[in-house]
Amino acid sequence: MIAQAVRESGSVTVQELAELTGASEMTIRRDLDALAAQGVLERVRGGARTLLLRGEEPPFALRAREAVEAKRRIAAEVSSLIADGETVLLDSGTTCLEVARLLHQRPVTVMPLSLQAIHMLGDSPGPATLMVPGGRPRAAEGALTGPLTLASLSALRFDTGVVGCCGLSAAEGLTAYDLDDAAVKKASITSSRRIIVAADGSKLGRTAFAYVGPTTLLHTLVTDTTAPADEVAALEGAGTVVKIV
Amino acid sequence: MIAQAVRESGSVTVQELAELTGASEMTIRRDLDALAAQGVLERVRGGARTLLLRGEEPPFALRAREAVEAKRRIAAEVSSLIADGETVLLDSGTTCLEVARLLHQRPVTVMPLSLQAIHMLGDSPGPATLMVPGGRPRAAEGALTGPLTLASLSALRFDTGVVGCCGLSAAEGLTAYDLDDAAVKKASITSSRRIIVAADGSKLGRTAFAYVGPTTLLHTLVTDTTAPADEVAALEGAGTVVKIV
DNA sequence: CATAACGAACATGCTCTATGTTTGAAATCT
DNA sequence: AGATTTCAAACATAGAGCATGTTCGTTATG
Repeated sequence: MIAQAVRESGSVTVQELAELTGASEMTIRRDLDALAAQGVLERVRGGARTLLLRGEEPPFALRAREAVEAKRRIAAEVSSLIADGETVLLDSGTTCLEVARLLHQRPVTVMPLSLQAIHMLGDSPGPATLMVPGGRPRAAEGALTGPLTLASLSALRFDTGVVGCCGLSAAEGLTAYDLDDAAVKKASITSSRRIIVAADGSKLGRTAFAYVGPTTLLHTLVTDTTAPADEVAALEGAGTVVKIV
Repeated sequence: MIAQAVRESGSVTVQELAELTGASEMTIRRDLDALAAQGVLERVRGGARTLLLRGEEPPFALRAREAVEAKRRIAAEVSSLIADGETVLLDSGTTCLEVARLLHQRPVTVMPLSLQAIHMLGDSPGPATLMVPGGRPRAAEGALTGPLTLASLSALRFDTGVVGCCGLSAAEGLTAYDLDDAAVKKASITSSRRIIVAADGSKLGRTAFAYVGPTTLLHTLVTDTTAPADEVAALEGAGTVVKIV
């Protein structure tokens, strides 16, 4: 409730939240501190403020709470496109984290590009084989980037690359918010025989700062029903198979 | 208590453990299942059996419970030898995991060679900067090995390398149980300007299967008071600084 | 300087987990 | 095959731990 209130109003006071939730102000303060520590919002005296400014990328902890159902469905579809025994390269991002959860139960070899996914696949033994790429983790997201990551990618070839994105349009191609991220995605595409893009509908038709490549490099797009029809049509026209779940 | 009983007797029945601990047999069974899942012991009908056979390396989950106090002290000493701002290469193993815990609070750059240490340094943001090496994690230990690991190491140079070992003697040098591990340790030593060996006293004078290198490559050894005096003297004679904590 | 916000400390109620018991099923031994 | 032991599921219960709320002293802010 707090996260939603902050997202909608942009800024709320402790009193407002106490009234809204029926909890005491002390509890609200404690919850705000916890949410601030998770990077969901920013604490200010008397209340809290959203971290969402201008065209910036929303923080990871915030995105992880949005559209969870859609992400799950997309992840399930992506997983079903992957055959047993494949070697899979798995991008960073919340949707790909869901894919990691599913692939953990499958006899495949996975190299994830985020710390979170490494944890998921490495903590408990499962049928999946884990490969770790090198790199420098970027902030809360845990996305691995940098020369070590690029070197790890260039040394290997994968059957399938599952990539997320911040923006995807037929006209402007695949884009990311971060330059380093974009470089990793570029290398991922180069090192994978087949590319599956996992992106919920909100990413379609959007363009972010860093250019990764044209949509002609992408073999399959898995998205949800909120995807704009014109973009879907344009992508299919450009030769990408689109699966809507 | 259960882990200790199994370690000492090699094999115990559910009844014996129930008597020993005062708990019911059902509780013992549940605990045995949990310990077996953690890899501490092996479940057999009617009781449990140790996993420790012949000259094999004890399983990670078992080693993690032994000599925790000594490991902590050794880790504290190792940490004190490292200056703020250094780049540190951190080997796999339980002692080095303790070092990771301490370095997390320090403004240093750390590249750990085990999944466990990556988790420790990557989960919560701290003053330490994390670098992740590539590699394939080996079983429960989470030690990263293989060509990707070696490539990551050869691409970098560290101020200090903290290495663990399975055996260390002035006569036979530094040894490990696993060939791949030994290769990583060799590369670690090559890529680090200064080498600190963290090894409790039980490792001294022991020799394991895979040879890593002579003790002349090692600058400092941190061990505990259980280290045999003759080995310590021999190592100091060979030019290694020995710190006993 | 006054007021609001905060944080620490303590009390309380709740939830969740660990434990124990029972019972029927499964495995082992004779 | 029959007898006996071991096991696992189901349920009841006690305890620990956590979230919450209150109070009060401290700290920021206008």
